[in-house]
Amino acid sequence: MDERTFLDGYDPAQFPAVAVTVDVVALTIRDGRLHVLLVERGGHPFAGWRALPGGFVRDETLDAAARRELAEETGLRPGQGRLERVHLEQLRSYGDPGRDPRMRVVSVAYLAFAPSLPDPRAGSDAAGASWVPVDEVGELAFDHAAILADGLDRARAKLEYTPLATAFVEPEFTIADLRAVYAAVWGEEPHAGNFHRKVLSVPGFVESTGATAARAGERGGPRPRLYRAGDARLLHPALLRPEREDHIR
Amino acid sequence: MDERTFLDGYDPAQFPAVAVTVDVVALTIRDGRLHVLLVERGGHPFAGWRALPGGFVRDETLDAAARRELAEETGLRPGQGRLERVHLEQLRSYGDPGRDPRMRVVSVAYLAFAPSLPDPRAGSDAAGASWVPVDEVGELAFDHAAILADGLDRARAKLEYTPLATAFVEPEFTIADLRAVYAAVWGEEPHAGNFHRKVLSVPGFVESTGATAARAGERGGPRPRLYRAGDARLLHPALLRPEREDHIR
DNA sequence: CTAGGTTGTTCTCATCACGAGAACAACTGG
DNA sequence: CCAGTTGTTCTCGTGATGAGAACAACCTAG
Repeated sequence: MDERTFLDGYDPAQFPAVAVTVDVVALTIRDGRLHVLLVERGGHPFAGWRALPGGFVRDETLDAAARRELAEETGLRPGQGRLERVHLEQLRSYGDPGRDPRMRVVSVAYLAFAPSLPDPRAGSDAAGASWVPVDEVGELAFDHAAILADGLDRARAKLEYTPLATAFVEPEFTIADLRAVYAAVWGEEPHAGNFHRKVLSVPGFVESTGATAARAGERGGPRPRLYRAGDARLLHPALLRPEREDHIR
Repeated sequence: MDERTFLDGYDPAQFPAVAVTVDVVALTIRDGRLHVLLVERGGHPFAGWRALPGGFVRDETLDAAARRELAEETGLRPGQGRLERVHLEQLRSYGDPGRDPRMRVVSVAYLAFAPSLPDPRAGSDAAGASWVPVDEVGELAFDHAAILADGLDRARAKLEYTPLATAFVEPEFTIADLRAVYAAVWGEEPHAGNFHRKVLSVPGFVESTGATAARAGERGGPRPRLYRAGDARLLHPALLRPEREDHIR
């Protein structure tokens, strides 16, 4: 029997019924605080609970499914640049039996970094979704609290060795904007002088636009210079966060 | 309708048929070279091709499925310590439509680091599996070549900031044994003196057994001291490999 | 047994990266 | 105009790194 014959007679129903979903940990920064996109569940199970946005995978790649879910819940339309500027990467998969009481569900979780976005309530499709400060999240449906925790860990680590902090800010930004991203994600303010030196000395992290912001911040100070994201995909040497002995062992 | 009533009337068949598999990138070091465990496929599709060991997920966690597949293909029995000493972590998931010509298959890939293991051919169950040097792998079935490449990338990175090199060696090892692991995985020999200083200076990487090896290496030299794995889970500061400008951008 | 080569281990030294602190000018709102 | 804030650039001490070398312990070849 050749491969063609084999495939024609193949019966997919012989395999155990498993559903595959994507769930998205979408992070953004508003007012200097890290927020995550959450939806309120309408139906059972966990009706009324908050959950990560997600849904079943259709005839599409996993990446495409994640971006589609993100678009649906944020109200962003593809093709206008804002959705495309969101950084999206696969986080990991969760498939413990019993994590969904309905049936065996394997969820492929994604992690998204977005610049500050309008409140999703405006769009009708995205009603029920909202940006919640990560330190006010509380309990979530399914195992989504664990997924969120993993996403936050990954986000904190990614800022160390990649230039992805630029995914949280507008295309033109100041060094202080970047520093605010690190402060929000890491939960501690980096030393301003050392941070400045570091960002400018790592090759490809940022490049100067030559321009200066029209105005300084609300509370004074000189008008800061503007930068764009550089072409580096990894930071060398990395921008390590202040060490915490406890996390090492 | 309460949640109980909802669940009792729930019909899993309404969801699209997707199969979930695990595939394992199992790495070990033999004769100073990095090897990966591969199986020869018996049936269609890709009959006769080599592939990563893997199979459908049963009523078990994803981690358990990966360890089961690993046990089946290596011939190791659970409970004797050898299988339990293998480091196993989730790599990422692969789910492009069409990656398996039979049906939609989402594969959760795992990465395993094993100390040198006996050839799997001995056990009858594991016939068809073999350890292949990673630079002699050639083409693989499905998208397994891409999965293997991702696994190798992850392995190379993990040696930088975790003490997982110890998972490739026996419980008692010499600094030179560790250095051979780095040489095999990274493809370049670290500076012996600096490597020695670094391994001993990073807290929790290794701890001394106080003992000395009974014999020196085949080609002479003093009898090296023996060490055990320490209790660190991360290396601080990391043991960075020599930089490659090209990979950064 | 000896000789020559190999290897484990410990130094030295120059360079680089980092944390902490400070200086200073440009700018804000009141 | 004033007082406070902030962007940017320094300095200085410390720790980590890469390169090279020294040296003794040990192997195999002869």
